[in-house]
Amino acid sequence: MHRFSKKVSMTVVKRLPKYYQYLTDLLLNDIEKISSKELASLMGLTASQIRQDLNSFGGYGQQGYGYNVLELREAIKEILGLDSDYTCIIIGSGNMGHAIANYERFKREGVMLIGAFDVDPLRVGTVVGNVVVKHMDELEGFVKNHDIDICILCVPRGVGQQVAKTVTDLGIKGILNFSPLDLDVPDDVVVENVNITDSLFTLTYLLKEVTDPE
Amino acid sequence: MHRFSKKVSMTVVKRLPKYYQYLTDLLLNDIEKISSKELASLMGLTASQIRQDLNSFGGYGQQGYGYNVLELREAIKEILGLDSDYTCIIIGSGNMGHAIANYERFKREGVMLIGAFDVDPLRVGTVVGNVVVKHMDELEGFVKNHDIDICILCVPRGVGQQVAKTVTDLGIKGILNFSPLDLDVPDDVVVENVNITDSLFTLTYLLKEVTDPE
DNA sequence: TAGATTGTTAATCGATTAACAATC
DNA sequence: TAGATTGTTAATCGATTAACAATC
Repeated sequence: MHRFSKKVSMTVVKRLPKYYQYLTDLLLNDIEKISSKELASLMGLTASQIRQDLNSFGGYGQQGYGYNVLELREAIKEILGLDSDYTCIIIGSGNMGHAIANYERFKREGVMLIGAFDVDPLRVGTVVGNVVVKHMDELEGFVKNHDIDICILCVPRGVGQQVAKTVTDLGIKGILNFSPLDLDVPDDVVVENVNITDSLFTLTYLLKEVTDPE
Repeated sequence: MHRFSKKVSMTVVKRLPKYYQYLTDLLLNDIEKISSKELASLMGLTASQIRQDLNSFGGYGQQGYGYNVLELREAIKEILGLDSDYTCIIIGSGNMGHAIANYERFKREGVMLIGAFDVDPLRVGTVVGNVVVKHMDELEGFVKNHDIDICILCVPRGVGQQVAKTVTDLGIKGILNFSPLDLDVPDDVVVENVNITDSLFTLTYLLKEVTDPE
């Protein structure tokens, strides 16, 4: 059982949240143990893949038995960094900002919304999630006083890069980016893109594939 | 120059919307031609990768010159199926439903929102995008009368699978799924998932990587 | 024509699958 | 113990990179 992982590939990382979700569901259904084979059929992966994936982090299973759901879930929770709490702010309090602010799951996993910002005077002062929207002018002061881990970016495409520069200059290291553009950020900043336009276009492509006679 | 493509891998398909986006931007900046090398540095890919990708669809380039931006963009637009129009409905008119309904880009690319549905009586009758929210009871009749291409699913996790079954039973072949669960659908239905929770957890993982001393 | 850059083949790299010894 | 299932190595498959002849 090796403790320390060689560099884990992005392919594996992207599957971790799925493992976490499925294990959480199993736990809620009082399932105590699961084999790589069972989990594979549940998740649409192969048993080999699962054993390879999990073993890149450590030996969480037991020969002849399988994996203990509770233990494995805890391990993946920790790997995902969900044993810590995070502070976050939302920039852009339009519908997308509101949608995200109301995701109960974020808070439940320790990601706390503590601020929201917008340039639109009509939105400043309104409530999003459980915070009052402040004007962007107050961003700098706020970030300097609060040690923010994550910025959830929900601004229009046209201003996305500029806002990203502002927040990274202020020292924020993580961006969950809903603005439909690729951000240029320093090396020590991580960005996770949620590009809805790209998803729609992937769908229209696939739709052609299943619909057309070809 | 071969016209008909062997099966294109999902890896390539997922890059197509990005090509489309970058080419659209280039066109707006009046750039007429681009080489694989230039496009690669713009998009963060390699020139080889780009030439391989584009060649799986056909020979769009010209030796010694590069690619004509307008022509290549048109080609990819067509490959993505964006030369056709699509009708779509939104199910679930919460904040996420509203956010999507207001994406101007969808309409601009020919994806027309023609209906929205919700179970909440307080939401029925309100306006989302440019349509009035109907009760879910009216879904069946509506879909039977309108030939819907795409369902944008913005309902809570708990009812996602059930609603997915309803719409696929009604013959809808494409689902853009914002509900944070994996849907089980027939083989001739395509689903594109936008799983915001998964994205957040990927971000917390990456955040640990850049922040920790290790 | 000479220079540039594609299309395409071959080489490399990485991810998935298969197989099985280790072991609970 | 015998059966089951992991951890891990080896084989296969697929995607990326490199290289270069074709050609604009």
